[in-house]
Amino acid sequence: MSKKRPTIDDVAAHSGVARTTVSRVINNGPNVRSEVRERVMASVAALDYRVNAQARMLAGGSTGLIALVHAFELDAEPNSYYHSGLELGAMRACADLGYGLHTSTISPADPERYSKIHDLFSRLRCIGIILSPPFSDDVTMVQQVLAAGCPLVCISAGEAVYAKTASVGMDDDLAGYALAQHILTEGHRNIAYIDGPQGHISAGQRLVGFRRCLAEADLPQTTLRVAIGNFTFRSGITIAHDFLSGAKRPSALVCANDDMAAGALLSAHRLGLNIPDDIAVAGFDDTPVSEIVWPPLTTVHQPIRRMGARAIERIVDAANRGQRTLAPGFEAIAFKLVQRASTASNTNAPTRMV
Amino acid sequence: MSKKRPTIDDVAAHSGVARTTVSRVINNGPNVRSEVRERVMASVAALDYRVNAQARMLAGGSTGLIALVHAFELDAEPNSYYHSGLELGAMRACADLGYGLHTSTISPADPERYSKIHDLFSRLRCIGIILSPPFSDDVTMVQQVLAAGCPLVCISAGEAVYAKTASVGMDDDLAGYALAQHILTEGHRNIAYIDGPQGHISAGQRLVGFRRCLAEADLPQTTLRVAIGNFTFRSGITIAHDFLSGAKRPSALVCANDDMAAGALLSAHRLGLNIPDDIAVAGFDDTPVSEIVWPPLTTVHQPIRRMGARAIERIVDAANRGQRTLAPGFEAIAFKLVQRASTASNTNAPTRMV
DNA sequence: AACAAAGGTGGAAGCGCTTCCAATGGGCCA
DNA sequence: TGGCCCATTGGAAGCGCTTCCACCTTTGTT
Repeated sequence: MSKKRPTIDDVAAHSGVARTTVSRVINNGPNVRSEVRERVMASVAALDYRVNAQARMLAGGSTGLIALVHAFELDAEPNSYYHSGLELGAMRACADLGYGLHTSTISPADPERYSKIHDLFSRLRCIGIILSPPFSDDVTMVQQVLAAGCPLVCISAGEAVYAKTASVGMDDDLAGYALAQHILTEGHRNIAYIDGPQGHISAGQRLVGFRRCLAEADLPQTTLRVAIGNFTFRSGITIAHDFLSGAKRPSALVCANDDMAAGALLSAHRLGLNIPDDIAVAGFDDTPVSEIVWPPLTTVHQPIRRMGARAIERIVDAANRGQRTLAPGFEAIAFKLVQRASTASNTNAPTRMV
Repeated sequence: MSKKRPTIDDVAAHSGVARTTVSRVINNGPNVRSEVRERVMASVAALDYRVNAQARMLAGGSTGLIALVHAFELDAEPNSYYHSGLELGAMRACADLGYGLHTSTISPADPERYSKIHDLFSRLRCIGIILSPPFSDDVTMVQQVLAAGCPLVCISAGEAVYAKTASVGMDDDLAGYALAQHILTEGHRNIAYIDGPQGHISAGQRLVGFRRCLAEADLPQTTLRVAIGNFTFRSGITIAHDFLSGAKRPSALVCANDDMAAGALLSAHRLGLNIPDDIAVAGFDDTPVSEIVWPPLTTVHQPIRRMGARAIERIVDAANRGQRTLAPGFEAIAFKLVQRASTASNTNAPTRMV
């Protein structure tokens, strides 16, 4: 049953060539007569031989492994849609390029977090690390990785980080601008905005872009009222309630992510408001909730998978050139404004839930 | 900058002992004077030495890696909540037990899927594999893995599989029973049920348990009307619409997962029905949507993380005993019925959206 | 006090693979 | 025909680590 696995020497013996030649064949090396090549391949098949990845690495020097690191708080639900999307994009790219992906999850509160990250490089010997938010904006962590000489790509990092290493993400500022443009086009002039938690870089950029658009349209800054949420459904409910039940109800409510927008939708429903006629609502990210709520949510599609894939490509690219450091800077991945019924008054879909 | 990494020999030289001794120290082996141990540790720290995982494996024989395999269809969204939960539970358990987790995603349509799975064992040399649905019910795949002599745990597998190897999951039959009991307790006697796709084992079990409860309550089989959905939000909408707008409207509608239940909620709202007074709705899984919809959904909490953790524990356990095969059988992880406003008429929360 | 049984330490042999380098044999040029 | 270049192939040296064994100290035992 579990007789020892065949090694490269077994294959060599079986096909009557030297180990070196077998190695050439399985690595598609040059200088092997096709007759010999076929003979070796036959032996490989006959013996059901598979290379030992560890041995190959030890001898060859590279693991061909890229590490993707997620943050995860014990008490909070992970943002699974975001993480999965990133992972999926990265995994596909790895498969295409012949690399392996190593995913790990580290708690931002873990006192050993820096050491764990470092181990990815020093023990696992991955050829590069990808940090997702919020680690991607943890300057200390970034510096640790960089100091170790490990190629690093940070997802959606802010300037402090992308000044040091490569970052890929969507252009949040532009996304905010695009959404504002849409809102303005729909005729809204009394707008409320639920921002993300203070210090959240992407959220900040979205609002900056949003404001810029308003400014360019010569609208007084007072047109926009801003409150601070924490990205949760629940915070969307309460903050939206305040906006919608207060004086001077806005005609449009924009939220820094879809979950809060879903909460806003709920508050609007509770108050008996028509969406989007009484109040238009929009979010960011295009997560699955945006299609599950009623009415479906206008939002900005964040190209998560593409971001994961690009991160891998950047690392592989650097590896191929033998670079140990990636060119600093932010690489923007194209986003897309997704117009749905929550803002589009001309949609023929039902606009009110009851 | 990138001077070569220190090896065990460097540490040995630095602390003036033999390589063997250093190995003993870093592996917490016996037979080292504490004075020497400390000296070596100091060298390790001074040189910032880290073991090379690959080399250790090559020499030592075990990678300490466990592979978790997800299925993923290109066109469909991954069920990210499920996968992340599993992964998280598994990762935590791995961290606790000192093992590494290797996640990979394979398309069920990939012609090389069997070979890719096999590679996890034969090339990567993982010490065990965890298969998540739907792979966990793919008998061919299971047999492949088993034939290779690789310890295997299947998540929520059906009998055909758990007769061959270990499976962990929640007891879907019992979960269905529990939910039926709740529905009955709430006084419903005219019940509709949206089942999962035909052949889906968990869904099938849920319905079996549900029916059993009804039978034990001496309710005629005609009490329950069943339709077949495909687990999507959209299928929930359409099927629920048929039930709710047809003759003899049921007073309770149970769906085989939360997404369909969310769709059902939507249909009910569109028809102007009160929830739960006109129609009670319940789902399965306790995914995030169940809290985001209105009213919040009564559902059965599936202990996904625990399942992932148990799967790891089983494999590690087997590894420790030197077993290459896990005891076949289904290990049930405790679930929990979560009562929310979508069925509980006595809840004081608002029960209608407008 | 003499001897055995631990306790501590170093030497050396691989684990399975890649890769540098030397060796072989033809084909080609002048 | 002699010399040279190149396509093929094999030999051998490690990659960094664990581990079996042999060797030398210490202890503990009658």
